[in-house]
Amino acid sequence: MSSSSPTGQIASAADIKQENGMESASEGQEAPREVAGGAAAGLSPPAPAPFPLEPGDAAATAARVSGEEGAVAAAAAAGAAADQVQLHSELLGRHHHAAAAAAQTPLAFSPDHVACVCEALQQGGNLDRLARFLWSLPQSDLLRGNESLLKARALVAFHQGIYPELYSILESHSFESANHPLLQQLWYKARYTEAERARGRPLGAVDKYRLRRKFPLPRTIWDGEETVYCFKEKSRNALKELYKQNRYPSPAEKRHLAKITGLSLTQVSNWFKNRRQRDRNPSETQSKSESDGNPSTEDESSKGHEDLSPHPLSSSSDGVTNLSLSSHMEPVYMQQIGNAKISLSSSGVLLNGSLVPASTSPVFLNGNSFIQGPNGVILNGLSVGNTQTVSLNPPKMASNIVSNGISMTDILGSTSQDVKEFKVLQSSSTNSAATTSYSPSAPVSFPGLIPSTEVKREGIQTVASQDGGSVVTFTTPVQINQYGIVQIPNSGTSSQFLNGSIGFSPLQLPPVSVAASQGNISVNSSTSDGSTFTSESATVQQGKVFLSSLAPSAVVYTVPNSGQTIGSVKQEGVERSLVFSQLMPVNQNAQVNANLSSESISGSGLHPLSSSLVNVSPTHNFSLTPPTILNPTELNPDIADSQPMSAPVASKSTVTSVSNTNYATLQNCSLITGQDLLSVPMTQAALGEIVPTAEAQVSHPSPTVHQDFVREHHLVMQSVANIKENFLTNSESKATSNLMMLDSKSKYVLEGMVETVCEDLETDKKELAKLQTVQLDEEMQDL
DNA sequence: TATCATGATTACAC
DNA sequence: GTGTAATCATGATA
Repeated sequence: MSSSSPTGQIASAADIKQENGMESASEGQEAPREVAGGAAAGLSPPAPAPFPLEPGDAAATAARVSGEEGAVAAAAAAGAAADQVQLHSELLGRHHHAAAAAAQTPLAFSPDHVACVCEALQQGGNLDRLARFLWSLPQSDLLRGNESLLKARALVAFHQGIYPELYSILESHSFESANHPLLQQLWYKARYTEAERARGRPLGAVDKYRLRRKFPLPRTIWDGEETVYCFKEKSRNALKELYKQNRYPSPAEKRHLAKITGLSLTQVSNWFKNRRQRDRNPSETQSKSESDGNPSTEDESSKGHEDLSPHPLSSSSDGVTNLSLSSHMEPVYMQQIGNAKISLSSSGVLLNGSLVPASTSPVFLNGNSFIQGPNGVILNGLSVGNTQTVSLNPPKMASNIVSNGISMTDILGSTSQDVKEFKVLQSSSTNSAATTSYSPSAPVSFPGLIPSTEVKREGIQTVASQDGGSVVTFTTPVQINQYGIVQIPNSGTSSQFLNGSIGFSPLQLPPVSVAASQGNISVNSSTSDGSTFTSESATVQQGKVFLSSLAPSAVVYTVPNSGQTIGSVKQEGVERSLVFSQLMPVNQNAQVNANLSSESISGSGLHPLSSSLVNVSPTHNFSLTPPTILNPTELNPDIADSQPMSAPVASKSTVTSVSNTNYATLQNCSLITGQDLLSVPMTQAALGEIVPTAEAQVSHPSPTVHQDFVREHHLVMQSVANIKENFLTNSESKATSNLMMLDSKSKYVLEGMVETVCEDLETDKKELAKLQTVQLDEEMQDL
């Protein structure tokens, strides 16, 4: 089994002894952890000790954690864990005790922070560390029910061979569909492993088949979608759909299909080849199969023992490292940092025709960048957290990324049918005033694959604010034209195309007096030149819009200041109906007004440090063609003719963060205050193929623009310097401010984030922040 | 285009 | 419930 496991970490689970008492402890959801503060539930040892507050205790903790692996390993792990836990103790323990005393000091790690760390550790495959991390967590109700945490617990349980615990976790919580592949594989592999151990021999295909029949996936981790081999049913349907129309798709069509289905181009091509072949001569195929003595088949039983993987990972022809716990039902391509390709999952997300991964992490969209992170979604600056829900009708949508409330999957999927309802529902999560919400509760479907079909969304959905929360409202019918552009009829000239395809009015936030709760953001289709993005609440006090429930996600928002209408984004081909094109445009009055500091709100002026995280691009229309995003060469001459972008006034820092790096810098959680810079890099790599728009829309730069760009860049750098300068003094008092800096590769930056948070816990908080800032600085300079 | 490779499934015997 | 052979189904490859 171990050799066939998608990940060595998981594979090693089989080698981990399942000691007595572990299973019993696994059921301990409550009591055993009270003392140990083990959010890792059953992962706590039978006799948990108090949370380690001292290095010695940390070592003991590590020894307990790794105790199953023997004294030697435990000792070794203890030494490593001691360092790890030390700072953790400083961060957590201090707050833990302080909170216990008077709750005066905020937790260093909020549940979302913990989720971030868990996600990163999971994706990094460092389950041992994840186990230690979980165990070191304090008992807190805040951490309960967190899906990332539950998933992490499940992983660790599997890793440690505590299968009852695993089953319990998987069955007790309805996981997001994005997590299903991973959890499904955990489920099956655990079953297989158990059976293998019971029988003392590897399982054959039939054995596994029987086990799957015997232990069907719980609906908590299965959306009911059948999968045959590695191709999901939806992918097959998409392929069949196109096959009906054209047995010989063009390369472009194949690419498009590959994006939609999450399959590689080779797979798509092979599928068509096989399909044509078998359609041509089905009898031959059948007779061949019947007459097939098939020695290989006969040998299969013996071969099968070699490969115990219940569901071999589809060999990725695209070179993507498949390091995830890929489900047999659904290959999940996990990308590591540095890999230029985005991870793809068949349950991924469609963005402008590109499939982007749903994975286990939500997705961030910030106007131009596709950013995926662990805690929520940033859609054109509206951060969507885990607790939020974007309700879309028809309801069957999962793992969809909703940009401005429009599911890209839905867009593509909605071919000729009218979408009666379209709304962005403001979630009223208990712990936050959510904004745009996102509900990955149903599978993605790709029924049509006719993106050029006009789709009318007739239903006008004005979603009332719930509990005073923010509302994203479309007050007019939304149409999707042949170019996949969502048009808001009455948005007038202020309509902004977000992500290149979505017509959306500027984000407009009323003065603070209107805002009633944290993070309230009112988005409507009304026109507004020089749109402002105003919010209030403590989360805004550091000059940023923080949706409290979204922690640790910082809000990346694009604030267009243009009243101009962006022309339709032409598509090069049908398959490119949705082009992830330009940033939010900023016209000649390009100063970004995003004064979100508390001072500003109170009318006392802008805080000098109120760095507004604004994604600004001095362009109106250009395609994001890597690696030249935000490169002056891509700037539109319209801008060149315009007044140069005015520099932000000194009282505020308009941070335009641009990065074309393939990795993201994740300024993690509490370690980064709300004053810190948000990196909003290009998204090209993450999006895969970005198709240039019409030539007319891609123009050459002008010196003026270039200068402006440089100037803006200068300002950015200055802002960075300010951040660095003020970080230390502000970070402590702003521990509750959560900011995550993510770029297009942010998903994989999570790993880096956690590496910062967990792996290098010996690095103290300030040093870490410095390092991160320096890194960011370097990235900026690389531009 | 033919073929291979292999997982999935069925059927039968014990 | 388990073991095994036969067959089917399908993705990949020469």
